Amino acid sequence: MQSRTHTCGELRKTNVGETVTIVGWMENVREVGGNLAFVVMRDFYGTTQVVVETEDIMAIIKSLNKESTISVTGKVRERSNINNKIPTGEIEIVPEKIEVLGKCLHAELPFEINHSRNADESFRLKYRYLDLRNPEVKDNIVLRCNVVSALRNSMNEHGFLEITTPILTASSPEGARDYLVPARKHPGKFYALPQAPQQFKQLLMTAGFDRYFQIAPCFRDEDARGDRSPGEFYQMDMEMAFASKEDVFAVLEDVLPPIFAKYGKYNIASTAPFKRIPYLQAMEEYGSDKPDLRIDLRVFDVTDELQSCGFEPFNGNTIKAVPVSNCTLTRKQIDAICADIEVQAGAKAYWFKADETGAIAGGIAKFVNADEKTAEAIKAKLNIAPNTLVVVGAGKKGLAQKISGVAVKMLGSACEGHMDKERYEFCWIVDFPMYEIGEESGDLEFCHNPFSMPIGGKEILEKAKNGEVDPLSIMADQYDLVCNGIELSSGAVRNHDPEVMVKAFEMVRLGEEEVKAKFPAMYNAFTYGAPPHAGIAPGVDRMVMLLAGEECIREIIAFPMNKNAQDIMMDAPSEVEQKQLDELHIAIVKKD
RNA sequence: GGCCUAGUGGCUCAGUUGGUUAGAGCGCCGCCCUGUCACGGCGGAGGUCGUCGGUUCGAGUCCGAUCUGGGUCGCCA
Repeated sequence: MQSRTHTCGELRKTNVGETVTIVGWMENVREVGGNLAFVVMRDFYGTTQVVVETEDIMAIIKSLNKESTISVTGKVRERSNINNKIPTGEIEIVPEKIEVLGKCLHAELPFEINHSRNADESFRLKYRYLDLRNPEVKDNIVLRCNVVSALRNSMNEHGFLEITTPILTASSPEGARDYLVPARKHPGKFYALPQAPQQFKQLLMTAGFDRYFQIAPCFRDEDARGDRSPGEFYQMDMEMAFASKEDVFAVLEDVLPPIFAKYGKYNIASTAPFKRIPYLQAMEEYGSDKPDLRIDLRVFDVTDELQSCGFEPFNGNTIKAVPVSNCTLTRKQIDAICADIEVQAGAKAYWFKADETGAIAGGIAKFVNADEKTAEAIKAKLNIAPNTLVVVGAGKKGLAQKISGVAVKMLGSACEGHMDKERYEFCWIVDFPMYEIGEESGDLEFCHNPFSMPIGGKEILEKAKNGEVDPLSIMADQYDLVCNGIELSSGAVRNHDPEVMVKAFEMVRLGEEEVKAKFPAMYNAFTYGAPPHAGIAPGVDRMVMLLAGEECIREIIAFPMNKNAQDIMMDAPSEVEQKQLDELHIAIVKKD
């Protein structure tokens, strides 16, 4: 093969007269009569027009299916009709020689390359190498590379070392379902793929590495979502020794905004410091622990005002309201939104509105208007002006909050003027409760993860033990990074003190033995002098998704699995040979 | 596992209260066209309507079951 002199994206008017060689895929052929035809060639960098004017060349072109790869050598000529829509639109190549490099044996493709995003997703995944030829699809992967590269550079500049940690490791008892790998040399035993490098990075801190990071593959055997790929995903995992929450915040507030501003679909990103919202306040005001700060709607508690208005679902329940000013939604649209809220929140949403005169009408207005006092109290509480829609949720506190949180997000995007979409709004959610009462057990349990340092340390745990402090009021020094309503990351100041660790576990009726059994390496390591440390792990896939403006995580992964954790291109998972199973001491038990 | 939704030529879809030979666009094949660029024109091939069963004189359409996608809840410390 003659090597190319130029890509398909770079020839301009200034190259006219040069003899060049370009290589690429034959994207399209436009025959316009006689021996005149135009061939569009595509490579990674762009497209270039090749003009066919002779019988010989025409014969070669006509013998090929589209998407065959060819090499074209010829002279660059200025076009008589210039196409301003493409960068190479001023020129065309008059071929002297065409070499066929790789024939496409299929006259009909599974889908049209440049419209692959309209095709059925199963086809796109099965023929992902064709799907990725579509520049729109490819560009997301390029974006991902650029973002990862920018993250690495920035973290390096901030003094962080990238250290890889084991992929074959031990199963850990808490958290998500593990992926297990049978150990050939140890019959009946298994490795687990890491759900995160959590313990390793804490051990690196204990080992004396001051600032660690890693673009880390993580494996969790849990069901997929639109924004969650099954099986595997990547985190920009980081940890800092002798550091507090403030140090972690400072690094990410420095690293992320420039990357979001440079690579994002929207080029406005919040600057440091990001807004900080305590968890309980977020739940009260936004009905969510991942509020979308682009939306200006808030949640109000109207339990006192509405509980006894006579509307049966309100009886004995917490009631939350989301008022939307200047709302022009029709009754039909409101009903549709309430139906969507019900699907997502799992409970009904109700509504009423103040009409153009300010009078309460529609939906459950009958009950709100039942007596004048209730109506006036509501108007005052929610500061209701004419043309205000109020969506209401009721239930136990958590459920009412959930309904209102879903309502905020839906109404924010559905109603004019309440959401400035074209920007990235970051916030930290801080002060998560350390403990909760388990729904099934009715006993005190860890709320999130047991690695976090309780705010107040050993003293607060002792007071709780002595009954001086309500254990439910203990906060963990833990934080989430949220952007545009998407949870990007969770992190914490870690509990590096074995004594405090044991005390924290004692609160949930576990002792030193359990701590040692669950995290033997980490517990032992901490008994040899550990630095206070803190870290976080923003999800790379979700970050790229936000930057690309995509709703589906599969759009920013080169070879994604489908919803059922299958790779239909490679046919994984698949059956293996009996010999392999025998070596691994595995017997398949068939179920009926 | 629950709920919602979809499945009709290679691809994307239409198909009315059940009623003659299941349509369109794109793609493909053939012919025509000397400046196209989403080229255009004419013609053609291509469908057991996801599968199985039922109701009916008659099912793409109605009913039941099932399979396969997608979304969502559970789950994801």
